[in-house]
Amino acid sequence: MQSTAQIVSIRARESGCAECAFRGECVACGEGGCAPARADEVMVAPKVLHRGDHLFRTSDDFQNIYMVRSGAIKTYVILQSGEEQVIGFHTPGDIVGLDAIESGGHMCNAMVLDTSCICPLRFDQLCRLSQRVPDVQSRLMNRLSRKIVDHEALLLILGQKTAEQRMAAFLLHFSRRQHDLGLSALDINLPMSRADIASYLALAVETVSRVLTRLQDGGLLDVQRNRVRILDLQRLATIAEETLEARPRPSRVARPLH
Amino acid sequence: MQSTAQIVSIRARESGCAECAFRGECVACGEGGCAPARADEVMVAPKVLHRGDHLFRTSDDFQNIYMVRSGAIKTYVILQSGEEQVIGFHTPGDIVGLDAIESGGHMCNAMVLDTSCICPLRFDQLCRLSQRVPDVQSRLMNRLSRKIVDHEALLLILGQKTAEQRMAAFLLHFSRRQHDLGLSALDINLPMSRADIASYLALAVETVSRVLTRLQDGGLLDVQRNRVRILDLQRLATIAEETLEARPRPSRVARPLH
DNA sequence: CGACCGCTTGAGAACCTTCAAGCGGTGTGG
DNA sequence: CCACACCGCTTGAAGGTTCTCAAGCGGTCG
Repeated sequence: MQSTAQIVSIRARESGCAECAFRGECVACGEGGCAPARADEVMVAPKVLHRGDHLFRTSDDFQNIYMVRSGAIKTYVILQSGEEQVIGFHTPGDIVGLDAIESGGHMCNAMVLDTSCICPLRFDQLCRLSQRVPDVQSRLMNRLSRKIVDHEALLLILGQKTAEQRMAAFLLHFSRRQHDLGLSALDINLPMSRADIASYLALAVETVSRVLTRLQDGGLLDVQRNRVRILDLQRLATIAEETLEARPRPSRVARPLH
Repeated sequence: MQSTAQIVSIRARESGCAECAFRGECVACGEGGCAPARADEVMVAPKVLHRGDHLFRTSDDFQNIYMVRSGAIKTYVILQSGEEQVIGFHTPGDIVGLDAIESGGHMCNAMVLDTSCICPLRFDQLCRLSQRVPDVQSRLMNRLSRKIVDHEALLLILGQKTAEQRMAAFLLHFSRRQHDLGLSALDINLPMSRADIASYLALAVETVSRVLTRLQDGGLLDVQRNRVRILDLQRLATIAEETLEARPRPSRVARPLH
């Protein structure tokens, strides 16, 4: 017993769960910290990956889901034309790879944008564990559900008509994300290229660039390479939220049909 | 024992699991059919709802997820401007309400487009059941994961640049869906309005109308109100898949960064 | 039968894209 | 160590697709 507990705690220490900022949110860990027995089953040693590295590629076998502890990941697919289409950006606290559960193979590529620390979690073990520990099960479900909600929020962003609105919504999303991590909500570092943003928002690179300049000229932002300072959060939010239909016009409100 | 089994089987019969076309896919049922004990815990009597009815509304308490057995549902949110933004369409075999798991409240409204038979499934019971029955757990996970994949596919559609491509992809999606249900892949009934489609695809109503006319003039479709016959599936697929960048041009293929 | 609603069609305007060129930084080879 | 090339980003001009506004058509419901 004693020796087992010791071995296990070494594993937990290796993985650095004790210092992990997302302990409370981790699907494998409980609120009170990571129970060693859990870590032992589910955890693989955390990886440090660098800009340009791939976490996984399309049709790679699905074994792990990946918790981002630091850095940034982008997921993307290659279209028939050979062009790259960015699906999402993943920052600390996010889990990558949830779209592989059903098919058993990854549906996209995951590339590291910025030196990242990634915790692989064995999905089959996670499932087994969640049979015994209701808390783990609900965390897992919650994660999956959150992903769905996030996607729906993104659909709303893409539903925004103008490029300015999409960009504003995108920046605000990052701002809130940073804030939630305890970082500045106004000083954003964008780890992805303009081309990545363009693909993600379904815009041309040139448009992204122009919109950023326009927002800067308007005194809303201070853009310097990938460093964006939000100068007028209020106005940015107004842009993001206002739809073109805000004018007096027969509003297309949802009504019961007949 | 005997009497319990009998009561239970009555419940299962009430819910009509025996004749349900989606028995094999139902999160509550196993491959061999719906185990009565399961149905008893999880199932609520199936509802029949009509055009214009709401299954749930934003911020309604989350208790059930809903399996669509027949008919069609749309989910949408109301934007600040009062305008309606359609999030998704749900046809037989789909599950609605998965986005409420994490927050405990529904994130959108669900309106019936066409007389529908809906199976409410008690989510808390489903979780409890999935603790005991691994098969149920994996079905549930798979469903959540599939939803994520579906959303990503939709993001790709919206990433498609032209209105024609989006429309083609939308129609093909419906076509495949119908085919999977054992119905005709070429004779599609669209239960939603043009405005719904427009909102969903981030286009103007007029554009949706024009694109449909254009596709009809091109001999790809035969459009009659909400009834669409696909005359040239091959060409429709070509339109949907080809990206604008298909021409010889320095391809923006994903490459390792440096 | 009339009004309303959903859909279609037309014309003009607006926004975004495309094509083209130039700038600045980084990395590499001479 | 410097120069050059490459890459990402920006900026400009022209063109195109889609949006907006407006009007008309057809079906449905009261």
